[in-house]
Amino acid sequence: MSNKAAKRRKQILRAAFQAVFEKGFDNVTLQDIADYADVSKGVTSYYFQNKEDVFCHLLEWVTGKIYKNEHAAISNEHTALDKLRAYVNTAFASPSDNRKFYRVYLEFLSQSNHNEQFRQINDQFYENCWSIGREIVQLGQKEGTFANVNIDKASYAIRALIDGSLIQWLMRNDDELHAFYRDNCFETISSYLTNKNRQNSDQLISTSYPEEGLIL
Amino acid sequence: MSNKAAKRRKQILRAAFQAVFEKGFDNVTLQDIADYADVSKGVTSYYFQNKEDVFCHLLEWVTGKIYKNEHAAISNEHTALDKLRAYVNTAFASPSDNRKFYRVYLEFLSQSNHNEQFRQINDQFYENCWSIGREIVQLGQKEGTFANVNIDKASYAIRALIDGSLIQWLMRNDDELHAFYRDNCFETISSYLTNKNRQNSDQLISTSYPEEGLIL
Amino acid sequence: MSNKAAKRRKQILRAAFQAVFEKGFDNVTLQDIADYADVSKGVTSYYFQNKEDVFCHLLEWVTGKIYKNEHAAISNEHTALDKLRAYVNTAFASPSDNRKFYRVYLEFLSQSNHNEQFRQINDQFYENCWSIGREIVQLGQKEGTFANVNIDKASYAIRALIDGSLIQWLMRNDDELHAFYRDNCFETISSYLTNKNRQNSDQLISTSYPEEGLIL
Amino acid sequence: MSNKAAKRRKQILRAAFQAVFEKGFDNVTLQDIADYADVSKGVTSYYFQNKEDVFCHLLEWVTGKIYKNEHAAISNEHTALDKLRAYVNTAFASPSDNRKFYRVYLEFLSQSNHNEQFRQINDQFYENCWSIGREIVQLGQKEGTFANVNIDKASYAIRALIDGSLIQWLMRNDDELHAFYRDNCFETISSYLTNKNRQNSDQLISTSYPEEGLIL
DNA sequence: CATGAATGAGGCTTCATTCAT
DNA sequence: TATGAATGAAGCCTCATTCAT
Repeated sequence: MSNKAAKRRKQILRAAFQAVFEKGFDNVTLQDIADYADVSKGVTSYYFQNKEDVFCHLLEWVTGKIYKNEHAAISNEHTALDKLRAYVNTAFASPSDNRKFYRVYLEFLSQSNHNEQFRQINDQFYENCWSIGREIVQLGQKEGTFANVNIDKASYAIRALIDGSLIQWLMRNDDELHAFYRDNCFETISSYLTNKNRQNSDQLISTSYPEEGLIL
Repeated sequence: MSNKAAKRRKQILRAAFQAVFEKGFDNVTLQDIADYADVSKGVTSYYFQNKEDVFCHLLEWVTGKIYKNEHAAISNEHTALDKLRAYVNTAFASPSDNRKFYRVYLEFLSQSNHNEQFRQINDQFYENCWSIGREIVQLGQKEGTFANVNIDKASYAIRALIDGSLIQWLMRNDDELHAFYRDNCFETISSYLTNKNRQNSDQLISTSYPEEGLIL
Repeated sequence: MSNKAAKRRKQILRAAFQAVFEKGFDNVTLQDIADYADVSKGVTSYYFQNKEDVFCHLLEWVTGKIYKNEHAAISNEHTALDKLRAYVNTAFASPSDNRKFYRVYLEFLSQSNHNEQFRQINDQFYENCWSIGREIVQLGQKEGTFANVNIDKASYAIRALIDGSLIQWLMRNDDELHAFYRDNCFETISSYLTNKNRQNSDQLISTSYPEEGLIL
Repeated sequence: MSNKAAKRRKQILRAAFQAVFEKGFDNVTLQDIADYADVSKGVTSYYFQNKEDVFCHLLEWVTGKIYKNEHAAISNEHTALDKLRAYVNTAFASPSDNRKFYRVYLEFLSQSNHNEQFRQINDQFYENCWSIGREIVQLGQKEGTFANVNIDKASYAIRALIDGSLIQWLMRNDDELHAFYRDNCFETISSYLTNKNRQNSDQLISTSYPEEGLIL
């Protein structure tokens, strides 16, 4: 792909991101994207197979960006707690950035349930996020700072709390709460990771679920 | 509204739920809903103002149902930890129920960013969920089981972890992991709530964010 | 038809008239008519074959009413000029009445071009109106008040001017102009009828028209 | 707007005119227009905001055309009576043209009562028509040919009689009567304008109307 | 007689995609 | 490469009509 083509594609992806952010995944038209990119309507079709192709590349690009940013942040720190703090702080970059990313990310998560490609891209993103968590927990345990939790479980929980917190913050639509959620997220994780008095139960209790459709 | 009308509306909401679950919010047509409800095309428009009205009532109904179910579950228990366990277990009702609800719920969360009514209904749902969390934490602190965490913060974090865990579980699309996520969620919360060695920092550090748009 | 049925039909026609007046012919729904008549939706279909049938009877009823009213008015007068004045004054009954009638009448005239039944009903209305004109002109000529114009031509022109004036008045949408148009209409007609210095040319000049579609 | 676009729009307007003429305003579908224009269904929406926008432009175009034609006709004549004759003859262009225009025009007049834009376009058309009448009457009075009637009143009456006559002719649906109506219209107007024995009553008699709804 | 629930046809509109220029 | 005109599929919604109660 020529250099110019790559530039055009990036230009279109940025426009698509902005369009999804402002209008929502299913309300975005190719015309919208063209408008935001300041190009004509045919260009998008020229550089991407179709609309879905645009969104696949968009999801890939944006989750990759998020991961790289978070990864870079923890690389600059040396203790587990500092890395954890850096991880959370970077995940909670700013109200503006978080609103942009999580709005769009939520749209993609919804779509993933009906779109295998989106799901795979998100799987990769999850893997990346978990690897950050694992690195931090591993270091913390080596340091003796953290309790002896299962590393995978901890990394899942860390990302779950980060995502869950930012989604909750997003839905509350109040920028003032951003730092509050960020700090609460960090405190909750660190408190959990440093609790050495846990009654560890790694064994999985086999569960029998009630019949289907009990609730809804 | 007559009894029969109420029944019809419920029938349509169930159909809409199923339709959103299977096809995704924006792919659902009124014809789909009619098909799932086994009625003719015009019926949905007869009982609801328009498509959006259907979805508003659907969101209200389904989140109400979830809340009532969770609320009932903790009412049957008496210690804080039992209530917490009941809360988490009920939130993680079953793979089938969770997949149904969270797929649909994710769609609504996405839409909420562009739909004030959805947002308000979700606000109410959040309030309800937090009230459950508050009740549990308060009891745990009275019992001396839980550490002296800020009750609101804890209730936010509890719901964030539940939602975050179930969303992550949903995206991984592996029913086998359901019990694992459920138990991990419970352990993480209880470990966090029972850690009495925390360095509590309720003060909010004023934060200066970097310029807008640094990352994306 | 039973007395009650006749009453119901009249009730529906009144409602239909009001509905057409307010919403326009093609925007009127059977539900509208039912609402104005304060009956349920099925009633209209019960008393009339279908929507068009309602409108046929409505047109018949309303033009009949207008004619009877005008006919009665001139019967009370004895000189040609008094009759003419009465005719015009009754045709220009009041801003409110004229607005109601001519709005609805215009709708019917439009429809008549695509609806043979409407056309026939209007033909009858025209006949009735012309007969009034003829009666007045005949008397005026017997009195010596009016010039020796062709009676048919005069009666056509009289009605054309009345309708043309009231339509123009209606379109200008200014009640203040009502008396002005009424008086202007009367003066124009009487001036025309009393002009005895005309160069009468009853012979019809055969006309050759340009090819079709020259203008539009 | 490019030249080609303007051509396309004109093409669509012609098609819309034909469609309204044949099917009536409210029976015309965008598909009809597309069919008459021999283009695909989406084209009309491409060149006009929506259906109403098409009709607004259509009304503007067609009334403008009629006015220009009439205005050109009287410019070629030099005496008041010749101009008047030209005015009437041009207004009564031909059975075919008149049927086309007045059918469509009637539809628009009906709609105007529920559509402010149509009303405004017709207001402009009226102004234009009246200006023709005023020019003729003014000249006739300067010449001494016409009586000393109020110029505005005369110009209103002239157009009212032209429109009223052509509507009556249209409703009678008999092309043979066209020349008859045309000549009767001219004779009536000229007879009225040349009657110098009128009892002029420019003063407006204040009128008290009966209560509302007496008749209908 | 009267009601109003239910049906399903049909119109307006939006928009992804194609393709001639 | 880039444009934007053109196509036509598809969805929402309205509503005349039917019919069981």
